[in-house]
Amino acid sequence: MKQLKIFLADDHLLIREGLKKILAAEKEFIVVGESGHPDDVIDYFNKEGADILILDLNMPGRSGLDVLKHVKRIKPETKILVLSMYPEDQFAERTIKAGASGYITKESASEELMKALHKIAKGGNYVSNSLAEKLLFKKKIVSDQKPHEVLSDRELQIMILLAQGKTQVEISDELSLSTSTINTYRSRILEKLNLKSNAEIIRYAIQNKLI
Amino acid sequence: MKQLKIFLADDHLLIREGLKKILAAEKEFIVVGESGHPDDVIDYFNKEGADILILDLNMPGRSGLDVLKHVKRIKPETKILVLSMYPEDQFAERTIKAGASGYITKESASEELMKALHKIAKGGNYVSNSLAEKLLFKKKIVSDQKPHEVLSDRELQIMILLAQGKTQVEISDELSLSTSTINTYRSRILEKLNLKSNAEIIRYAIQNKLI
DNA sequence: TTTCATTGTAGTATTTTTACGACAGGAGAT
DNA sequence: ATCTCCTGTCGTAAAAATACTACAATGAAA
Repeated sequence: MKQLKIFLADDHLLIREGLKKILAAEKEFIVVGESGHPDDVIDYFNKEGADILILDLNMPGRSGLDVLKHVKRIKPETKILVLSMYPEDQFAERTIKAGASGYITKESASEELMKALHKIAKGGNYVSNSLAEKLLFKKKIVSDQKPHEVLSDRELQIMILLAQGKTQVEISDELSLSTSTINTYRSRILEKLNLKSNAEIIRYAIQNKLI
Repeated sequence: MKQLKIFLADDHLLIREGLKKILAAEKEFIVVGESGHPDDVIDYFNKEGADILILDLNMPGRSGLDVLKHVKRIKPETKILVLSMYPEDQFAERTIKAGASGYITKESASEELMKALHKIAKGGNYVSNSLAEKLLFKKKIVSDQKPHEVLSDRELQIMILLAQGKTQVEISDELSLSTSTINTYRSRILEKLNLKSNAEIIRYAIQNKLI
């Protein structure tokens, strides 16, 4: 049987090690690389590539979503399983739209991880039942859309960084953008969400469990 | 050799499973229980108890710190190793004060986890080198009073206004003081509470129900 | 009683943030 | 095809925040 090459992207070493041990139980999977840095992930996929990328969304700097899109662009055949800390509904939809094959949270059991992996290995998609329900339900009831869902990906990314208390300068460095650019995103976020200051951004983010 | 009973408290199942696999490598340790819910942890220690509690601070509801104190009260002989997502030295200090025997982050390697476990199993304490340094440089804060209780009245007043998102200019107008004055209070607040930005002030204030 | 930390207050010099305007590329609508 | 909105990007000028330094009054400690 051909082994499937898996790359682990998660910024917590302890978690990567745990995942490796879990994956080691099945001979079908072999971990060929791992890293906690977005850039490493991109580097690796530029050069080597793997069958499956297990990707944590919460890496520092460049957002997980960015990495996802990048990998999908340079190696479209890569299957990506997103592993997030956040309760499903916040990000799941965006990641699926961006090309992920599956989305599970760190609250999942390892059986669920395996199920998801097997499914996407065969070319399928995997989302938890509860998430699937929510997504279906949402199509119909547009009304209870959270305000921040109208933000573009970039805007949401900036919003979260701002909410974490990063300064514009830090963010612009991290993303290699001009501070003006960050500032423009900020303005748009304030406008779209009808907020007035970073303080309100933080409170909004805390209330909506974005951070 | 007597095995040491370990209880795992972390709200991410996947992480608990990873930890179990890692711990399984050493016969000295045996995982006797696990849970992602603070209340379960407390229940367990009310009834059974274990030698070591590996505790994630970021559990939902009742804070990890709460759990820590509770367990220490009902079973003071329990050794507690705190496993946090946050690099924040802020938390570290409080957890140690609250009775934890060690503090490591999820960025640690599993070797570090083992080192920490062995050390505290023998009755020692473990903090990472970098953290130890930081703690040395910091001045002592008295017992278990809330950090913000060391603020002077004026400082607390300013802190609350800042936490509400008021700008220095607004505050100085409101109080008929120079913005410089407000700024000085702010600096002192940051120093006393060991915070670094307004964002942290806001989070601190929300967490401590100051606003 | 001298010393020393704490508090309330402010000025100055830099950095940062902010408001605003600008522009190009893509997607949808007409 | 053309128009228009949205997105991603940036620059500039003005406003605000920040890091320092400073100093007097109070009060506690030695």
